[in-house]
Amino acid sequence: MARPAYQAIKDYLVGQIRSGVWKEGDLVPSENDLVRTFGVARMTVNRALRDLSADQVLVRVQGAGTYVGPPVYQSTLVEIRSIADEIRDRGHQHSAVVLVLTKEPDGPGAGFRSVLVHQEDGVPIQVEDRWVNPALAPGYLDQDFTLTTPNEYLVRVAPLERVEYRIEARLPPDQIRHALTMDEGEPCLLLHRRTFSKGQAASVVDLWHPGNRFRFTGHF
Amino acid sequence: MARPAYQAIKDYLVGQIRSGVWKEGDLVPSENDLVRTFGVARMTVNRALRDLSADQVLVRVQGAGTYVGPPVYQSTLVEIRSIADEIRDRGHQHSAVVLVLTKEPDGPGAGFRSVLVHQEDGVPIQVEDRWVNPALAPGYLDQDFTLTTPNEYLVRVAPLERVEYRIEARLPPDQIRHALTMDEGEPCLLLHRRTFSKGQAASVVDLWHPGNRFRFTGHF
DNA sequence: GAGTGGTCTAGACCACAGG
DNA sequence: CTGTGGTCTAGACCACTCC
Repeated sequence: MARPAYQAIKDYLVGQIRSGVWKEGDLVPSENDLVRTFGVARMTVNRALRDLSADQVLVRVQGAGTYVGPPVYQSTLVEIRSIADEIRDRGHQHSAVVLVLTKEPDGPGAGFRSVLVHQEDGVPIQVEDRWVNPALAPGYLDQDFTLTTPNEYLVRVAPLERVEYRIEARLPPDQIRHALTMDEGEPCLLLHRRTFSKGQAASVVDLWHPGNRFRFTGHF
Repeated sequence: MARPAYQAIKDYLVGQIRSGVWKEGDLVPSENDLVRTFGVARMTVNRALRDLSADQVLVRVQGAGTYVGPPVYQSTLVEIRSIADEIRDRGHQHSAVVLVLTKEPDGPGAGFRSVLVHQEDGVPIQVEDRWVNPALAPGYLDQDFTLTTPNEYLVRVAPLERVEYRIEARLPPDQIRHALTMDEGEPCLLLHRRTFSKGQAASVVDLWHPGNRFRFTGHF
């Protein structure tokens, strides 16, 4: 089985949303519709819809139908996840612009530094200002971060041992505000995170998000 | 169907882990074991295990088995903890002012409502705007919330089953801003949280915090 | 080879929403 | 009432791991 049927159905649904055929609040085909379209059992369709509902891509109402969910940018705190993955899971296009990628001189703060802007369908959604320990990721500067996010690279080369984070609401510096194309006076949701690997600090990052189109969510 | 079978299985598994009977890395019963134990179809067991795997509570390896995952646990952020406790733990004085404590009329949103301001050494640090399900906490209105926080009362009378939360950076409404003695234009850190108990929504709360003197922190 | 999880089927009954 | 999603069954075949 190359690609499971339920995954094909998910891809189809996400594709319809990504391409703009279905918009927020639209009623999507019912389970029985999709059963006929794809020629599978209802349980298979149900799994696809339930998965996307858990991802908040769709909203299901018993007795009424399944709708396209609101385009809420979200993230989870309990897992270090690539923002690129999250955006793609929501059926949108991720892209990144590298603003800074340098080696900071010796002294306190010595190490690699990168500043990126992550975009969802071309709309800036996160500014990532990162310091990286050269001892743990010596090849950091040679990566193409428009293809692989720093996070994806780091979890690969430096297995995560411990994470500390801090969340604040802050008015952004002008530079950040402009990079996120935010109006003056709009607050940012700032996630400051330090990761440790092999007993050393691996990376310290400030993630700035526009408060009016980003939130962290979770459950337990 | 009071509680779905798959939920009962999830509760059982989570209970074994929370209570320490099973520890990280332990092999949990196979699907066929659980089928026999609970007397349900394998698909039902599969759903329970797949759900917990998606939540990173379990790790599944095809051909090998299902294991208890690493303790990806809620931190102070999502932990339902009394703000009074947190303040006292920091060695400061907690006090609360009750602004609203009423029974909302019938219709959507019917139930109890309370609005409190929590203070740390007399400085307002959190506005708590809460809706409570009367069926789960009938004695809610009779409590003295200057002595016991709503949260402390609720976890006592309605055992926590599930929590959903959302964190945003927002400019506060004027009322909230004044209650927190914040300057105009200062952002708030807003934690929106819904708790469930005995299969029902127990409480929905908006917790507003001044961005310049409050942050969520945690680690794992 | 025996046991595991991954997926799928073709039915079924139920609760709920809407006209 | 019809149509929707929510759940469940009792099988099945497959890919994989481990012995």
